Amino acid sequence: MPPPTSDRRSEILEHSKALLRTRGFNAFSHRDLATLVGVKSSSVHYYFPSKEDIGLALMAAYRQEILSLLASLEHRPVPERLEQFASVFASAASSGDQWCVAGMLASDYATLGEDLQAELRRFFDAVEAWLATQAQLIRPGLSAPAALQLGKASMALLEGSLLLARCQQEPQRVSHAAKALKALMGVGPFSG
Amino acid sequence: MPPPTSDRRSEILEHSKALLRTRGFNAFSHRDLATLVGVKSSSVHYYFPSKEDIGLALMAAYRQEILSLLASLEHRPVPERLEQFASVFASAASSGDQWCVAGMLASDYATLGEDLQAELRRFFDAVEAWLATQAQLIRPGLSAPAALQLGKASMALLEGSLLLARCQQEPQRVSHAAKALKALMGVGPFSG
DNA sequence: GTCTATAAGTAGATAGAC
DNA sequence: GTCTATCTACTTATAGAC
Repeated sequence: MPPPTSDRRSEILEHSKALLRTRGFNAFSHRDLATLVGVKSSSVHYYFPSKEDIGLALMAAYRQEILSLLASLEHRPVPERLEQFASVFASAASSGDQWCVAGMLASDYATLGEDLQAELRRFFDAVEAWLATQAQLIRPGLSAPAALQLGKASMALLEGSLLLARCQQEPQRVSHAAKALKALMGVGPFSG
Repeated sequence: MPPPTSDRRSEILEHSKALLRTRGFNAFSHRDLATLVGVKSSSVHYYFPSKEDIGLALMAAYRQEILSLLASLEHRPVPERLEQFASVFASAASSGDQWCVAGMLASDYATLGEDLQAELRRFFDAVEAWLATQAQLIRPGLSAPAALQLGKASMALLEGSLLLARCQQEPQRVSHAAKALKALMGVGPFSG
């Protein structure tokens, strides 16, 4: 296994993240990364033997990043938690031409290896469970299945908004979606 | 220009559509298509000189298909229109491993040529405008900008649901999203 | 009009140099 | 431990055969 804290490795990962988020998993190569950091493409294979390894490393870091954020919101009021969560997507949209790591990988789902597919599913399961919990805190009468559906719809709304914000060059779509998210969560006859 | 009504051309387009929807624009090639229809990859270049041409043909057909559907709903009640529209996405999800043409191309946006990017934007503009019109029919007091925001959020919800339905292997997500769509459209304090 | 031979460049990966 | 020479297969595209 390559050194987990190598500077070069981190540098490659950073570039991988940017390329994944702008172009997609199937539209960048070891060669692109090699050019960016100034080595030969085969050097990149030392740090990441297969392309799947790059995807797995990116997802592991992203999962850590997002779940840490959610954990850090524990002592905030629920509406603020949702705002903070949505702001992660809003800041991704503000970068102009980037989607989020998980959303982009989800779009490339059919071309990923089994391990990466499983990691991606686990990520969405965790985030949607968290959203379901927030929904139940807002509306205590909500059944667990209904809350989970609400969590899934919320995630879909945010991912879709970021996708279209990028395509339509309207970063503000994501913050508008955050408002729609609260509308979905807080009110209306949403029945499981 | 190649013959617009060639059988071979249509056959290639059909396979292109399926490959685009499952794998994405950057994960299939003229070669894949050639194998599927039983010719050499260079033959496919006769019908579609560049890959961008395949994307443009797919979008043109898809745009036609969806806008025709929307037009055909003119004499139906508004809630039924929304159901019919959502059912397009639901049937895409039921195919198991496919996203929709426009959603997938949106995910590959940064790698597309300018013409295809423009075509994609025009498509979403048209559909979202239609959704905004439906929103104003349901809620006559809604301002035009607020209605448009609602249309954009609705589209985001459906695209995101289909993306995640595919990834999480839960086709029913899209029909659940259709319910959430009506909740968004029909009720709640959604303010621009 | 339809299709193929051919080619320049790229993707992903291996074996091995330093 | 770090990196490169090298390889096979693939991608896109052109020129030209039938």
